[in-house]
This record gives sequence, C-alpha cells and structure tokens, in this order.
Amino acid sequence: MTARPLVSPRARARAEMIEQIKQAAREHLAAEGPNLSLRAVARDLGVVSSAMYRYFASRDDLLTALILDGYTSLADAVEEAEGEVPRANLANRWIALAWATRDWALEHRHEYALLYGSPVPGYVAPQDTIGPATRPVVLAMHILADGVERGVVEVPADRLGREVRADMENVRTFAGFEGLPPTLLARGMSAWAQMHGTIGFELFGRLTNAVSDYDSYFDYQLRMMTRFLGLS
Amino acid sequence: MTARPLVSPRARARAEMIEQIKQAAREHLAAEGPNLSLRAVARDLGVVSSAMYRYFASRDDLLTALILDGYTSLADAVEEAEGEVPRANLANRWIALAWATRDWALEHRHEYALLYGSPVPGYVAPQDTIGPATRPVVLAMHILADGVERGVVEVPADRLGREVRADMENVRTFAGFEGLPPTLLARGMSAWAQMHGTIGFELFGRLTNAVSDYDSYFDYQLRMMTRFLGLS
DNA sequence: TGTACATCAGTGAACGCGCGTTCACTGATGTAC
DNA sequence: TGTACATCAGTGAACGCGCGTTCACTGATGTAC
Repeated sequence: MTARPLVSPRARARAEMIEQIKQAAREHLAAEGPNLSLRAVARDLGVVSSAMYRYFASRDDLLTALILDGYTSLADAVEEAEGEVPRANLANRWIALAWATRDWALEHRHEYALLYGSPVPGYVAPQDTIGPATRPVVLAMHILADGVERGVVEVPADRLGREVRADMENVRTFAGFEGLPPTLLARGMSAWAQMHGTIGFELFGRLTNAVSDYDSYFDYQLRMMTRFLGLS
Repeated sequence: MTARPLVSPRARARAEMIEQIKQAAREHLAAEGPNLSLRAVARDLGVVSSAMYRYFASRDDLLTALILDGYTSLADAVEEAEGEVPRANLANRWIALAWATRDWALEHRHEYALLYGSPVPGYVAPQDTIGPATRPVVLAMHILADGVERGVVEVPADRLGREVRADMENVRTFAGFEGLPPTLLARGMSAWAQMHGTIGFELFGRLTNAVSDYDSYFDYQLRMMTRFLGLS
C-alpha cells in the first residue's frame, strides 16, 4: 500500500510553475522596469501567453502577488537582521534594521520602487498587502518602545500639537505599543521618512555628483538618526 | 510705415501652441498618471496625432520639456516663498521653503512624482535638467550657510568620517558655500531627505491610517527639523 | 489490475486596442521682387 | 501694390508593433469503479 502523497505531483508542478512565473516576472521587472508585461513573462518561460491565465487571473493579480512577496521578503530580511543584535543594544538594532532595508532595496531596486516609489498607474493595492507592508515600520517602533521600557531612551520633551498627538496616540494603540510616548513615536516616523528618503535619493540617482561613497554616507546618516532618537 | 512686429504672428501662434500642448500634457498627466501618450494629448487638443511632430521631435522631447518646466516651476515657487521671509529669521526661511515644496507637490502630484519619484522607464534625463533641478536644495543649503555667517547657527560637533567629509567638502565647493561646515551640510542633506521622504509618504499614501491631519503633521516634522539643524 | 471518464496544462489563432512615428498631401500665411 | 514663390501648420492614411484577454482545442495526467 503506497501512501497518498501529501501534495500530488500535479499540485507540486503547479506551485513550482507559479514560482517560476513570479521569478521570471521579477527578473523582467529588474531588466525592463515597472511596465510588467504578461506576454514578455510568458516568452521568458518559453510558454504561450494565454498559458499565464492558468495561474493568474490577470496581469494585476500577478502584480499583486509580486508586491505581496516583496513586502514579505523585505520584512523577513529586516526582522532577521534586527533579530541578530543583542536586545539591549538599541542603536545597533535600529542600524541593523536600516542596513537590511537598504541592502534589500539595492538588491531589488525595481521591487523597492514598486513598494515605496510612485504608485503604478491604474493599479490599486488590495487590502491584504497592508499587513506585510507595515511589518518593518512596526519593528522600528518596537525598538523605540523597548528602549523606553528598558529606561535607556530619554523621552523627548518636544511639544506636540493636539492633532499630531491624537494621531500618534492612535497609531500607538493600533500597533499595540502602550509604553511608547507620542513625542518619541513622532521622532521615529521622522527618522523613518529620512531613511526611506535617503534610500530613494540613492536609488533614483538624486545624489549623483554629491555623494561618492554611499555606504559611508548612509552609515553617517544613520548615526545622526540614532542620536536624534536618543538610541545612542 | 508699419513697424515689423518683434515676433511674427506665426511665431507667436507657434509659441502659444507649444504652451497649449504642454498644458494639455500636464492635465493628461494629472488625470491618467505617468504614462504620457502623444496621441492622447493630440486628441485633447482636437488635432491629429502627427501634428505633434511640428512641435516636439518625439514623445521623450515633450517629457523633457515637462520635466524642465516642472523643475523651474517648483524652484520659482520655492524661491519666492523663501524670499518673502526676513533674512534674519532662518527657521522661518527653511519652513517657508519646505511648505512651498509641499504645496507645489500637492498641487502637481504627478509632476512631483515625475521629478522625485521612481524614474520613468526608458527615459534618460538630459544634462540641462540638472541646473533647475538643484535650485531648491541649493537654496536650502544657502540658508544654513547664511546662519553660520550670521553667527546664529551652532556648528554641530558631529564627527564625520573621512569619505563623507570629502564628499561634503566637494559639494560645498561645487555650490559655492565656502563658509558651510561639512557637518552642518550633512545635517542639511539629512533634513532634505526627511522632507522629501515625508512628502512622498503623504503623496503615495503610505501614511493613510496613521496620519489624519497632514498639515499639522508636516508642520511638526518641520519644527523637529529646524531644531535638528540648529535654526531654532 | 485495467478501463472509462474527468481534470487540467498548455496551444494557437484571433479579437480589438492604443501606441509612436513616417510620409506625401493641401491650403493658408509670410516674403521677395 | 501685385504677383510668384517659399515656408509652415495641420491632415489623413498607413506602418509595424506589443499588449491583455478569450476561446475552442489537444493531449497528458489523475481518479473512480
């Protein structure tokens, strides 16, 4: 008596094909930029274009899958890097998170542009991308909350306006960081924007002729930010 | 004896038509997103598509003209706003510059995405966009240099690495701000990335569910930055 | 174990579309004598 | 001032292209009895 395999060969072949399609689409994205074409992906796989429809209901569906994978891949990389730093070393945890983000962005330039650049025309992100999309920023704020809890991060004495305070308190509740003061959260979001701004500038070529050593530049920017956040 | 007009009617009609094309293209950009189509612009103007080629040699040429106009329009707005603030009020000069940038970005979302978002696939910016493109950041650094010259901005005691220092000194020389210390310039670029990061986040919808009052949020972010820069 | 049927992957042709660009043309506007 | 020619804006047809998506199909793989 042969045991029924957990996944049938057909199901496995199907899953593999889906992976291959996504991989080819990613390569196509990297080579040709954001205008993803189903036909081109099919060509890369040596398959007729209508065959794509066995696996994805439409071009937008494929795009959504890529975006979801992208968010997850970035979040995994970021969480892994941050997780390797001793818990008590808050500055290095932040720095590890930031470097993982930049590394991922440089290795997946067009995917990063898809996730953090100008939105693709006509494409609307479905609801279920939100979870994976927020994992990195939630982790960043977690570091700050941790710092407060451990009593090593000074709470900034900034004076928040009423509206901003309300927004920050709302975010805090939503993300479940009861101990995170709104002023520190606001600084965190500032540093977050700064980090993505710097990465975007590098990726989109806005620092050409200004910066020659991007690693050092990013490192220095980060050190300013960890000080700004009271992590070092 | 009738005076020969300075510009012939034909030349004027031509100039007007060029303006109309660019205007229609801008509206098309705003309505349909970054995939600009010559035929669509021609349709909007009630003209046959091949007529476009009397005015622009190619689609890329039209795009270049739009981008150049965009940079110039943004730079004009920014310089005008900053120019209205009393010279001695450095924080407010920075703040005026930043608000003008954000206002312009909100009024010209797709143009802003064209200038500061992910690059258009297949399009290479020609050399002569560089000048207008850098006017705003040069103005920002000018405010900092001014602050040092007036003796009201404290030079940050940050320790710069060799490579970053070299880059900053190079930028300083290039832009002609002899009195601007590299550490302050580095902070300025940090604040610059933070500003565009924040604007980009707002425009591309990355703050939905987090921020409800964008004006207050931006204002608060700015105040943190002017303090970070030593302007207030 | 062998047979009959159902499921599914991939084919190939076709649809209708919009695009950038070229080209020979018409007719109006400008210029030279 | 009037005429002959040159310049130029805009037309309309056409080119070749790539795209997303549909659909009836073939043949291989799986399933039920």
